[in-house]
Parts: sequence; structure tokens; C-alpha cells
Amino acid sequence: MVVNKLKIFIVDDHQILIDGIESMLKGVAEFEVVGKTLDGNLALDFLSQNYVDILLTDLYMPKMTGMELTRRVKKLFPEVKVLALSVSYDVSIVHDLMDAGISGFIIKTIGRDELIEAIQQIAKGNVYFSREVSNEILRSLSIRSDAEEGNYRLTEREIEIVKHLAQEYSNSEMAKKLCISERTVETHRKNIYRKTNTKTVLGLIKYATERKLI
Amino acid sequence: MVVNKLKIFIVDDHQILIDGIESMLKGVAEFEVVGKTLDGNLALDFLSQNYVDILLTDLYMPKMTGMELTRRVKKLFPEVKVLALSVSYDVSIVHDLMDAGISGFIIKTIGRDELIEAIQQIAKGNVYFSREVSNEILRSLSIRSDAEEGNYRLTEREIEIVKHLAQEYSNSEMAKKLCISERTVETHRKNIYRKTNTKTVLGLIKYATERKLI
DNA sequence: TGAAAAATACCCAAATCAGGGTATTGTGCA
DNA sequence: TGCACAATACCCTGATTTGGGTATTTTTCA
Repeated sequence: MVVNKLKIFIVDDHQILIDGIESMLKGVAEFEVVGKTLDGNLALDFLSQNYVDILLTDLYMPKMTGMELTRRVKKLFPEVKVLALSVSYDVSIVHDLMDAGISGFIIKTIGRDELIEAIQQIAKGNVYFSREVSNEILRSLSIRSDAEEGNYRLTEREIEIVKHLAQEYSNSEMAKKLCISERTVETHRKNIYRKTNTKTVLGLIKYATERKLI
Repeated sequence: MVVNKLKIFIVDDHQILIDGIESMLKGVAEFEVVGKTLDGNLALDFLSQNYVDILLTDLYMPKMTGMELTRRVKKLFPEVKVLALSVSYDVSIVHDLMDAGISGFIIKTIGRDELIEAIQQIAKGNVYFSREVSNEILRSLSIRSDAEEGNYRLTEREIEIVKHLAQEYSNSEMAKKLCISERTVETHRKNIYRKTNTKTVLGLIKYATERKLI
């Protein structure tokens, strides 16, 4: 009995990676690369005309990011499973990707066996994350709970203040720009320092940057 | 008359990229991929036993960086030409790479034609840089001259102060740590601000980070 | 060796920030 | 309707930073 092959479509703005992926998948009888493009829009065009099981996409692409592409694909063709491929494992993006409906996330240090395993897993309906990615997710969760046990979330206004601080505004400049009293700015700053457990602008900016608040 | 083929060796910790490169070079009659490894040390072993024209190496690799590999290769086998491949074009590294004896630097957005062109050029003894890389080099040169026309270089001591500032030391803490008077720290800070044309710690750290001073 | 640059140190005043309060108003949610 | 929270604002004090000087010693280099 001949099983239907898994139809795979590849999107990556790097030709070299498309070639690499294709080359890795070439020997696998159950896979079939049905198409590949350098650009998300062309991928959407293809999907509207052809059946595809798995979309393998890069995350960082100039015209349309992998995130954007995932959102559109899941909206228009929810049955297509999306596997993201990235050079780095930036955890902050993973949460958004999962919201977008991604099935897996692998990084480019991946070898042939892991790539095949990842595709097989998500074809079965499971999710697949590279070890490095899942470790990082766990780590970030622990950081987040640390931060939340001692402290609180910043309000929108407070984040606005942080952004201005990052742009080297002084209290009085911010007061003018935001049309509030300098006292108010001072209060926000105090509350921000207390909540984030920081003491200097630089420390705060580091905190905010690590947590992608700004 | 049959011309000798160009012998190419590939080093990259990503199997996927090795496959991609190999796949791109496959159709070119004048090239021959004589070997490939995931690790710089194995590349050195190979070079000691085999003739190679061009070594194509990734820059960011865990065990031995492309920079380190380039240095060793040029020391042991100066006739081998090295072409670096990188995801990003961090200019600060290019200068060091050229010191190390690199012949070219291409980024991974490269297509098949440009890859072939790059290899042909450096085989002839020319240097080859991706357009993005050479643009960035020119840009960084202009920044550098801007900085130098209005200002001066920071001294070693001043850079030490900047590093401490980046770690959120206060003047008095630095004075203690460095065993100097707080007045001295203040003076250094003033001089640093004047030279860098900044006014706050945050601005200074941004300045220093952009210029890779710290 | 002599000049220039770097590192050190001090004085002073103004500006800014940090940290401790309290209080009023509006908004959203239970 | 009332509570919680966010945003606003003010008071006060002490610490710290910024910015203007000058000056001495040590290092570096031509």
C-alpha cells in the first residue's frame, strides 16, 4: 500500500537555506517538497491553488515576517501546519507565534535527523520545539514568575515613561512633552523603580529591554 | 585542455547550510567540493593532508570561530584563500578578519550567482565583499571620521570608567573599587561626556555600544 | 630630555534624581 | 454602588550628577 506523501512547502529569503533544507529532505521517501519561494506572498498564492501539508518558513524575512505569514496561513488555510525555522531562539517571539498558530519551532543548527523528526511530529498533529528553544522557554517562564512574585506589571503610562527615559528625556522634559506635572513624572518613576526593583535609569532600561517592555 | 578544478572546503556548524552551499555549487563544472566539516579543528586536519584552494567558513561557530580558524589557516597554509560566510554583517569584525587574512566576506542572503562570482573572484586573488558588507564598511568609516573630527579618542582609563558606568556603578562606588578619589572619577566622567558629546549615562552607554568601546 | 597627553585631585554651584510621604480624580469591574 | 487601581499632583530631604574651573604627578613619545 502506498501512503500519500507529506507535501511540504518551503519559504525562506535565503536561497542557500532553501537548498539546504531541500537537500536534507531529498532522501526521505515519505516527504515531497512541492514548492519553495523566497517570499511570503508567493507562498500564499501557492497555497490558494495547491494542497500542502506542512509549511516550513523562516521567521526573519524582509517582506513578510514568518509571524505575519503564519497568521495569514492559519486564517486562510487552517489545516496547513506551520513549522518555523530561525537562526536564534528569541523566546519573546515564541509566545506570539503560538498565538498565531504555529506547530513547531526549530533552529538552524538542526541536523537532518532532527528536521525529519520535527516534520513527522507536527504532521501527526503534535508540536515540536528544538531542545534549545524549549529550554529557553522554561528559563523565561521562571524569570517571569520571579519578577511577578516580588513585583507587579507596569501600567501603560509607566511604560510610556520608560520609553521616554530610554530616549534620554529628563523628568522636566517628559513633564513638558506629556503635559503633566514634573511631580507626576517623579511619582511614575518611583513606582516604576519599586515595581522593577531597579535604582537607575540604566538598570531600568536593561530590565525593560530584557523583558521586551520597550 | 582540461583546467584543474577549484578545490573547495566547507566549514559550518549548520549541516543545513553545508547542504545549501553544496547544492548551489553542484552544477558548476569548475568547482569541486573536496570536503566539509561542522568544526574548525577537523578542517585544519584536512588541510594538513590535502590540497585546497578555497576554504569557505562560517564565522559564528561554537568550538572555533571563523576568525580563529582563519588565523590558523593563514598561518599554517597561507596559500589557502578563506571566504567567510555570515548571517549578519557586523563591521567591527571585518577589520579583524582582514588582519587575519580573509579574502572575502559574504552574507547568507546570497544567491547562487553571487556565491559563484565570489568564489571565482577570490580564486583569482581578488577580494570579494557582499554589497551589504561593503556598504556597511563605508558607513562605519564615515561615522568614525565624524566622531574624530569633533572629538577625541577615549583613554584606557576612561573606557574603564565607561565599563563601570555600564554596570551601574555610582561615582563613589567606582572611586572605592578603583582606589581613586571620587573627584577623579568626576573628572573622568566630565572628560568622557565632553569627548563623546553625551550628557547622560544612558546616552554614553549607547554611544559606547554603537562604537564597540565596551 | 622636554613637551604632550593621561591620570590624578580638588573647589564650587546648579540641576537632577531618589525615596519617603499623602491626596484627589476618574475608570472599570464585581 | 463601591472597591481597586491607574493617573494625576504635591511636599520634603538628602544623595548624586553635571558642568565650570585649576593644578599636580606620572607616562609616553618624539
